[in-house]
Amino acid sequence: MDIDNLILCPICGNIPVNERDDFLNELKFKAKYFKKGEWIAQQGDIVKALYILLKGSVKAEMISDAGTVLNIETINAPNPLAPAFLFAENNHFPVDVVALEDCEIIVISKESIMKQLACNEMFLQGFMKFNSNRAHFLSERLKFLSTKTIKGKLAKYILARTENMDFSLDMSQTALAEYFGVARPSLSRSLSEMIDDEIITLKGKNGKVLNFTKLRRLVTNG
Amino acid sequence: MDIDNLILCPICGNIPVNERDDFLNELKFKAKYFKKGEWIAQQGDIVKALYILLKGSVKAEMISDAGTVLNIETINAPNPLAPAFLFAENNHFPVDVVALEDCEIIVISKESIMKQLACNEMFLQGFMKFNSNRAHFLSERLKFLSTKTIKGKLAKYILARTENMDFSLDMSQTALAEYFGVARPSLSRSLSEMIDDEIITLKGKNGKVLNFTKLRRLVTNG
DNA sequence: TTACACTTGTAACAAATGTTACACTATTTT
DNA sequence: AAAATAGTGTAACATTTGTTACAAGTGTAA
Repeated sequence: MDIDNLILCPICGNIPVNERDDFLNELKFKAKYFKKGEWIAQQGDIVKALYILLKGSVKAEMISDAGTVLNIETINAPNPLAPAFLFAENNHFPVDVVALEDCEIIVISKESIMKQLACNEMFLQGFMKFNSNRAHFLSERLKFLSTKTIKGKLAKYILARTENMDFSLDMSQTALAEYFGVARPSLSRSLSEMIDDEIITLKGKNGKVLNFTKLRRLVTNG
Repeated sequence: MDIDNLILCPICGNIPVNERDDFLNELKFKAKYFKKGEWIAQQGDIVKALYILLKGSVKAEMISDAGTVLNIETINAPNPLAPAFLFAENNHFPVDVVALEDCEIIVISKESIMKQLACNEMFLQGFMKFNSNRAHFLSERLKFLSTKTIKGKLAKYILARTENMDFSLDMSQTALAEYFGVARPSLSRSLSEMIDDEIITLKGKNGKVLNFTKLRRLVTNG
C-alpha cells in the first residue's frame, strides 16, 4: 500500500517530519480499491468517514434533477474526497465520484480525524486550509457558471490557461461541455465561430490566441 | 454591545454554558458598525479576521466579469461571514457584502480563533460543522444554478417552499431574477406562462400550486 | 394628496442555445 | 490490421432567453 503518499496529501502536508510516524500510527484506517470506471461514491451517500485518494484519479460530477451532467472537477492522488462534508449536518456526498483509473483509497473514521484535529495543530491547520480552499473553489465555480454565454465561458477558460499566446484545452470538448453545463454541439459551434472570427486557432486540444482584445471583450460581454 | 448574541452564533453553539464566560474572556475582538446600504466587504478584500454579524442582516452577491449580479444569499444575525475563507491560501472575500439594515459586526483575529480551535473542542466542532454546512450550501447552489431553464428553477424554488398547495416567493421578482442569474422580464414571462398553463396562481408574493404533476415535470425537464 | 422610487406585466424583436441527426476522424482495444 | 469506441464538425430547426421600451401598479415619504 502506498501509505507514504498519505503524508503528501494537502491536509497532512504541514506535519513535521519527526511527527509523521506517530501520526500514521495513531490513525485508524483501512484501504479500498476501485477499478477504472467504478463508482466510488454516489450523490446522496452518507459521508461517515474521510476518504483519501492515495493512487489514481477520479472525477466528481453532479447529476441535476433533469439528468444533465455537470462535471465539477477531476481529483488526482493524493487528495481527500469531500472532506468538507464529514462534519456537515447534511452529511451526504454532493457529487457522484467515478474512478478514472484504478484507484486506491484509504478510509479514516470520523472519530480518528477528530482526535487528530484536537491534538495535532499542524493537522488542524492543514485540514482547515484545505476546506477553506475547497470553499473558495466552489465559489469560483459558482462565479464561472454564472457567466451567461458559452463564448464568455470559453474566453475565461482559455485566458486562464494561456501563456505567450498558446493554450491547451485540458479536456475533450465533450468533457468541457459538461464542465460548462452546456450542450456539446453548442460548444463546438461557439469554438468554430471564434475561429472564424480569427480570435483563436485550434488544432486538437492546442490553440493560439490571435486577438486578445476580442477575447477579453467576450469575457466582459458574457 | 450585543455580545451575548455571539454565543448564539452557530459556530459557538456547542460551547457548554459553564465555559462560555471563559470563552468570551479569552477572545480578542473589536466591534464595527455599518449603516443600511453600506458595503461591509468587497469581492477581493483580504480576509484577515473572522467577521461575525451580531445584529442586522446583510446580503452577499457576486458581480461577474460581465457586470451581472448573482445574488448568493441573505445572512441574518447572529452568523459569521465567510469564515471558510479565513484559512484559505487565496484568502479573498468571494462576494460583495452589503448591509440590508444597520449592522453590528465583531472582528476576531485569526490568531485568537486558532487558539480557541486548538484548545476548545466544542468550538472546533462548531466551526468545522459550520464550514461543512457552507460547503454543502455552495454545492446546492451550484446544482441549482446548473438547472438550465427558468421554469425549471422556478419549479424547484416553488416546490421547496410549498406547504399544502400554498407558497410564498420570499423576495421580489427583481431579486429572484438576480438569485436565479436571469433577466427580470424573462422571469416574469416564465411566471406568466406557468399561470396561463394553470400550474400555479400568484397574487403578489403569495401563490398556490394547482398542478403538482406539471410542476414536478418542469423540474425534471429543466 | 402629490410626488417619487420601486416593482411588475407585456410586447416585439434579436440573439443564444438546445435538439437531433449524420458523416467523419481519432484513439483504443482486440 | 480490424473492429470497436470515443470524439468532432456541422446543418436545420425549435426553443428559450435576453434586450429594450413602455405602461401600469404598489407602496412610501414629503
